[in-house]
Amino acid sequence: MAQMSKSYRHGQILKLIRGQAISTQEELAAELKKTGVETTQVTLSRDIRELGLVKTPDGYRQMSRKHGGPDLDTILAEFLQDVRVAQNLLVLKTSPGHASSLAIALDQEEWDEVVGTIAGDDTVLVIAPDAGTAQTLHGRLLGNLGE
Amino acid sequence: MAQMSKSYRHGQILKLIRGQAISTQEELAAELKKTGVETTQVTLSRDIRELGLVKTPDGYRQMSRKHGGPDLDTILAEFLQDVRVAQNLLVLKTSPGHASSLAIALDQEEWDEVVGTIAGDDTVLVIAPDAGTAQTLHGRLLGNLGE
DNA sequence: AATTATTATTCAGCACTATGAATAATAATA
DNA sequence: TATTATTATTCATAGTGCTGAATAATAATT
Repeated sequence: MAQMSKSYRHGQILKLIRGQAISTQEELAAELKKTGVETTQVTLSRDIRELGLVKTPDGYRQMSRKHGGPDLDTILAEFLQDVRVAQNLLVLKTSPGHASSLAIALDQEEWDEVVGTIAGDDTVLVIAPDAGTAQTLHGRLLGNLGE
Repeated sequence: MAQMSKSYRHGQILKLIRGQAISTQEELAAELKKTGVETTQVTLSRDIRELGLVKTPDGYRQMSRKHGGPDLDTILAEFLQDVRVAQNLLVLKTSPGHASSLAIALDQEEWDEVVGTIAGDDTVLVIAPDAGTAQTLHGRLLGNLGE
């Protein structure tokens, strides 16, 4: 049992720092090893930055609500199957069951052009302030895919 | 606008074959080009196999409900953050908003050991027939991660 | 059966992600 | 200030996913 995924490691890091005071990256590496996750200080330095952890007198803590999921580009590439515009709305289609993953990834970008999203099973409704902005969003989403 | 994601291309393929009779992979390539997706017969041959399309007198059709999303290993690697067992239940934690993606990926595997799943925001409840099987599943899920 | 059309597969290459060794930079301690 | 501890960054590498050119295999047509 050598390697675990980055996501799983992040989950275990958060779990550990919530339960105990861990003050150094090597200490964290040792605690992670106990959960079956083997990694080095280098990787943990990166993880800590990605998770937005800060060092307090009580050890590492999560200050922001940084969620640690994949970024929007990754999610778009993996799940987005169609984009249609209807006035100030965009209808995004995903592979079945994956709409909420896409919606949350989009929400977390906090684009000004997105008023809100509603996710179903394979459809995300994206609300834009107006039709023109909806068109802009259409281009932007597909543009992300094309790069 | 050179390349689109595989997922988007799959979405456009399904959309095209639902709307018209397309009988050859080169014809499909030409129609895809009109939607902004440039690709070759080689890639489409692969896509057609992955999507489980069959050739009918009316062109390519989708016969099975093959969903075309990422496979379970990919989803586990990306989203799974913790696994806990409680009797015949497993509680899977994901990064927020991604529980249903994980649940659907698991459902699609159709493991005998999984009676059913319930997905929330960041938690998937997996129901096993008994506590022993729940333990087996625990090992299997983490084993997938470790390979 | 020969030819052409279509599809599937092999091989090569590229891009991207993730990780660790080594080291640089920074912080803490004496 | 010197030393030690801790963290961040650079460089290199491995693995994975994906794609297309070339070609092999198969199917359809003449």
